[in-house]
Amino acid sequence: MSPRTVLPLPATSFHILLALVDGPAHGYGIKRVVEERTHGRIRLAAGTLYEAMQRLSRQGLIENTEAPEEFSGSGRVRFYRITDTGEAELGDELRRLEQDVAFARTKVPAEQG
Amino acid sequence: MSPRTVLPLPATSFHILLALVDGPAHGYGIKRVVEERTHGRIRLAAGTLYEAMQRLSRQGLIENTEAPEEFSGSGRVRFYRITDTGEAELGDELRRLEQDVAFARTKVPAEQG
DNA sequence: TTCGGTAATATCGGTTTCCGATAATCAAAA
DNA sequence: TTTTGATTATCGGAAACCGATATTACCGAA
Repeated sequence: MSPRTVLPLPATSFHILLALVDGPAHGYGIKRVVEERTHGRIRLAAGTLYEAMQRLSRQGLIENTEAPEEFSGSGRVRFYRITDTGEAELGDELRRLEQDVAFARTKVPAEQG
Repeated sequence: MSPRTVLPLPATSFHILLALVDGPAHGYGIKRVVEERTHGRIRLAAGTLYEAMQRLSRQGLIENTEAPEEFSGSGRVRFYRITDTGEAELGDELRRLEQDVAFARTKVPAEQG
């Protein structure tokens, strides 16, 4: 099997894909979720966020889906879900990161808490 | 204590710093080491590499050091070592990556090998 | 009702980072 | 000698990131 990886996956894209594993969401929601769960560490500036999502769409890693009813009234909210390809890419990237992090930890001593 | 982190640390810089934990090295050597240990996964194109190292120097995360004798004859080889600040940054970034990877793994099932 | 804040998407200009190509220099090998 | 490998550097362009701004909509407070 040839590696299915299309591209180097930027960190921003990794976090967007990860947020979508829980189910469809819209851009602004992803921004909030990622910011919360990293305690503000990862911010996803608006420009970065929406451009990254357009990119991911173009690459077929995420795709549009219809908004749930509780959002039907409110303006032009765009919901996205992760595709099978996107899940595969996310899994691949996660495995790579795990390898790098594990190796790095053999070189860098953990600090005393 | 306020976080000492200066900047977001790009992936390339992370790998360069990591390679320097084993001791001083020159750019081309780092390129080879990283490429080997990732089995060709991370390539470090020449432009990326040397510009990243100039950046890291400017930021005080690495610094020039003299080449060992076995390199004294051979041209203009530049050796670098990681600074204390660099080690601290590397440790910080590694901790962040570990957090992200661990969280991601709770969401993404490991593939059957 | 007006005002301000939050939600939500989009785009623009500018900066940073990344990449591949090219070039220059030197040594060793063929 | 020609070639090959090692090594650093720079350049132009592409990709990614950022903050600001604009727009639209809703909601709660004044």
